[in-house]
Amino acid sequence: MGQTGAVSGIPWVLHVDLDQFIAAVEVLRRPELAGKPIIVGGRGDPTERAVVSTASYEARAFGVGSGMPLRIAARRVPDAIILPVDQEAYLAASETVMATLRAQPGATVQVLGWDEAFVGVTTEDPEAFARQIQKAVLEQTRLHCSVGIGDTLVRAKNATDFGKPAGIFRLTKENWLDVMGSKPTRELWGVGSKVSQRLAKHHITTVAELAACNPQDLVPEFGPKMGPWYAELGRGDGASVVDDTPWVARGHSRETTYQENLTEPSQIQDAVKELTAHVLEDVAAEGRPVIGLTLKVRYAPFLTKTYARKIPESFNREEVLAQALELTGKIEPDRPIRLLGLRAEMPMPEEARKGHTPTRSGW
DNA sequence: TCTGGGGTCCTAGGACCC
DNA sequence: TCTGGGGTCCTAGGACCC
Repeated sequence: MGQTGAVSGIPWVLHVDLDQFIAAVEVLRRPELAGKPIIVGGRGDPTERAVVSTASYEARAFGVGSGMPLRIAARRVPDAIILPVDQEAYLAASETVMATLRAQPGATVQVLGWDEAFVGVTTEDPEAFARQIQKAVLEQTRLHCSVGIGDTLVRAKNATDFGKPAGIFRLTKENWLDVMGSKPTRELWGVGSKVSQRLAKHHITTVAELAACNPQDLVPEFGPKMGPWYAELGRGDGASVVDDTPWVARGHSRETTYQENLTEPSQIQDAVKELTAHVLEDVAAEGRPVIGLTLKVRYAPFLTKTYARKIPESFNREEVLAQALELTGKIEPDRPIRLLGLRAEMPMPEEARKGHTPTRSGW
């Protein structure tokens, strides 16, 4: 039946998600913080322009969550421990977690972010495999994780929420509608606030209603690709193969929100030079050329514009910098700027995996 | 309340060519 | 003089995720 060796059972998708990952890593090196309301964001200074990266469960009880302005979060949680973001520490912990997953016999691992991954495995007992993963991760990193089990990537991903914290939950074609049917569409992975509102205009507010709709009916509203794709999401259908092809970045970008708005042309030139240098470091580290640039400008109080151009393929820093500075000519004069960003696009090899997040038709 | 930083993909519209 | 279609490339903007 197409099986080889000792592998038996059926293919399953597991979604492994570390519990309050960033806060948990901070507690590992400062155990006295355990059980306290921890907020990690920016440089750890709540008077600055910054947002929350992660809040511990104790801080979330005050209504604080990621994406919230740090200033507001600090106001809401009187005794909050506010810490700066330490990317190196989280990356190191992440690499240990992912290595632990890859070391599981028969596992195919597709990394989604610092703190989560899909694991594909063929087994008769996915719950036992999930428990084995939790035990191994805990032993190797002292971190707890939750595991969603599914017959598609979407169902596994959605299952994880029901397992938190430190639990396991299985979501398949059989129980998908029973469990998810009455939930708002917003809870689906890939449906945000905008799309859920547009769906509501068509009297689709729940997952069950989305699952029951005719995919073609969504084409006028969302286009030929996205319309049918949202209908598929509602059913929990889609890909079920975990793809461990190494991911290749399409580009690299850097952006900075300035604590004080930029107003002088010379400030803007200096800022773009600095951004370009940082972006080119990331690009050069891969030994790939630049083929396009996008300058992002957030004018105060809060209007974002982008200016893009293709450029002749180049490995040369001065050439790319000249192109970036030319893009600054599109910046509207006499308007204060609160953010500048620069993205460099790189050519893609043919065989590269599409998309590292499954939020679009990449899989 | 006032909104970071790093990514991905899709859509619309205009220019240009045949 | 007024006018087809189809295709590709490019830019700008939008939406989503961690």
